[in-house]
Amino acid sequence: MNKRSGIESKQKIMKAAMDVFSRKGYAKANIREIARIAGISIGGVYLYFRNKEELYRNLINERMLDIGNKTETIAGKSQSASEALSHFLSLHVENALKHKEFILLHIREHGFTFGVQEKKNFFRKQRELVERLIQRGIRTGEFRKCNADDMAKVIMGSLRGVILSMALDDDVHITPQMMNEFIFNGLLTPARK
Amino acid sequence: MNKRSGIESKQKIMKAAMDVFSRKGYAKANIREIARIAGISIGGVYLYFRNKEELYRNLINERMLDIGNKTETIAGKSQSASEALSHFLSLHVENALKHKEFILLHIREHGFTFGVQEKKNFFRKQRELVERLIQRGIRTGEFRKCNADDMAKVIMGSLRGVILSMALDDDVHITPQMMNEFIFNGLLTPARK
Amino acid sequence: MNKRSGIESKQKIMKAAMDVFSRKGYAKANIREIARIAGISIGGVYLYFRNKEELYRNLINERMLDIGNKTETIAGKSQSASEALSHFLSLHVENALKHKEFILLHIREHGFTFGVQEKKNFFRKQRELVERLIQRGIRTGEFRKCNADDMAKVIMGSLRGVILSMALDDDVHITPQMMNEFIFNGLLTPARK
Amino acid sequence: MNKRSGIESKQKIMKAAMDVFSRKGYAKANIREIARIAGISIGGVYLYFRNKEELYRNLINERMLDIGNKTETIAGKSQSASEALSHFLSLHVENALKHKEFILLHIREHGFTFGVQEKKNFFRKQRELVERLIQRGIRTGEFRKCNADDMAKVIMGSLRGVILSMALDDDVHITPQMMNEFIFNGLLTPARK
DNA sequence: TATGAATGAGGGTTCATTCAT
DNA sequence: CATGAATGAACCCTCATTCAT
Repeated sequence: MNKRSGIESKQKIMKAAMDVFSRKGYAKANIREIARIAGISIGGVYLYFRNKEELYRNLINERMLDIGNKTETIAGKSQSASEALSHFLSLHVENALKHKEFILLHIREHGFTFGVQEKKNFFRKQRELVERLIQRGIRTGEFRKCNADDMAKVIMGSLRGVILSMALDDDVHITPQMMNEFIFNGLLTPARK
Repeated sequence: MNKRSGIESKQKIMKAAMDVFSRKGYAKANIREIARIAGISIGGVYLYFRNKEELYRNLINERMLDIGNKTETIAGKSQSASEALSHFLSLHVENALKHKEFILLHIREHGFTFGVQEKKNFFRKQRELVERLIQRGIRTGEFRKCNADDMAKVIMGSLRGVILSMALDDDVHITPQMMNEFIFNGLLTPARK
Repeated sequence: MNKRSGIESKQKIMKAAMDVFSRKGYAKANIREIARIAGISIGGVYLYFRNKEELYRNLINERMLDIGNKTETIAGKSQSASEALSHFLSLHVENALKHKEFILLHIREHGFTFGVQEKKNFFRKQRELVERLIQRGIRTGEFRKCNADDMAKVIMGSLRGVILSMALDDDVHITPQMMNEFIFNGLLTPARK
Repeated sequence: MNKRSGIESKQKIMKAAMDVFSRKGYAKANIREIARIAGISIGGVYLYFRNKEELYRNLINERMLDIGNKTETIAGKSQSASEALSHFLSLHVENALKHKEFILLHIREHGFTFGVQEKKNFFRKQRELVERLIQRGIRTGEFRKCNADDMAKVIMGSLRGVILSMALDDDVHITPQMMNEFIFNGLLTPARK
């Protein structure tokens, strides 16, 4: 029956929930464990979140908001397109390294029955950002002429997969540099192109 | 009380399980439904699979074996490295299109507490295959000089993400061609390189 | 894991449910206790009834059907109106004595949020039956002229209350004869009327 | 942190409790809502009532006391027995109309495991009052000779049922007059008696 | 007096698994 | 081989009650 500030408790719960959801996935995660790890009673969890679903949504939304805000500023800064894209990729990869578990959750549970729309919107926005960067790069001559729409899809997919690999396979470490080199240069020798 | 060959029943169950697991994910899938769809009694399922987990493992392994076999032959065939890699990627992407739901399951539940080792082995083998192809390409001069190990990691990650995107986002359609162009050429204009 | 015929189990559950609902009322009754008394596992209850509510409904409906059938035949038999009404009242009072606990439940939980319509219909039908009997009695001169509709309402109310009293107050024993005398004769002395 | 007189707070709580208990019944009523409606904190409720049960008991007792006081005076006034009984019935029926929801609660939850004794005593006292009125009526020749004890039981039962019907069935409206006519005259034609 | 965050037992329900037939 | 009724642990969630402030 310790008194705590409400905010403190809420954050403890979210931290614990992040942990448990990440390890077990949504369906297998259980409130008892989240409460135990948070050092809160079961009922205490329901003081801050109406139910399991809302707790999950809160987690997802908080993180999407955070990343969304960071990437939004990239396009605005006056950089070359390749610098901007490089920055964008680094931001995502580094974020993935930092929040390994969450990112895993974020990607794995993407197919869920709720919160889907918010997530799709988030991914679409990120993809559109990449698309605009590519178009700028083509205009400035930095990038070769290609279908920006298609390319954005492939790049976003690749990014997702790379992050997933890093989170899932502990023997796979991918640096932003590796990602950049791959995306910018491709495999073929320049002569051949 | 119908008599069936054991094999026939086992396959019915696996087919039904694939369906249910794909639609609901591992945790939410339930044996009753699998049995019903298979046209088998609940107890019957346990005649062929010790428990839910083993049923799931069997499904995963069957699929990994299938793809593993197909990709294995690619390297053997006398093709150029780029043709072989292109073939490899197409094979995965087309397979993903064909078994969309399963692939989704495969990736989504990849973080599970069981079956992880088999999956890691599978992915490692596929990655090594890609690595060997890249090394061959570098030797023959097809590919520019790069760290084959790193490149293989990124490519396998990208592949995974592209497949995931196709499965999750219904507005994202990625063809093998798009994938190829991206991987081989990169974004930069040849002149710049 | 004893094998039982489904019907046997279902009846055991309904008997136990009748007991527990009667003693505790709907809200305080709990499935665990019903299962224990029925000698069935918790899950077993859900094999026969989708949920607590349906179990309750089944109980109510079964009993209403039973009484409804019995009273229905009364009007059909060629008796004098007073005999028929006497019979009707006896039937209800005796039924109440026999199924004391259930009747209690029946009356007490009448105000519930579900199953209300069925119960209201049941009571309305019973009241209409009484009304017809009174009208017949007035036609034949057995009963004094009075508003049959009003009288039926009061009689049904009285019946309900008498039954309730018998069920709740163990020091109140009311025989069908007492009920009859009261309803037919009233309190006033004949001379005064 | 508002300061209030203890009595004021206690009455606010009882008013709110009456409201909530009436609407939801004992088991489903919850302290949080009672506190909210009373404009008092949850803990505040426990300053005045040891627990939910005691709050409920207080409510019941308050009401029983009120009606008990009113009916007590009836016998004392020098009226004819029939006038007194008529008055008694009217008082109960009108009270029921006024406190419909509470009466409903009163009757519905009467079978509870606590507060039973007080209620039984109340009903017994009321019944004894009726019994004395009937005995007086028989002595004065107003009422026909009958078993006053039995008759009192039936009349109190009827009263209870009539009140219950009014509370539960919105299509049943019973006036004190209807009740009176029924109880005094009965159904049979005077000639027949 | 008064607050309301915190507690945790206990509720309804689900479902993987067993086993008598 | 095959069945499906039965089991019971474990899930999510509610709410009467407590107590540090």
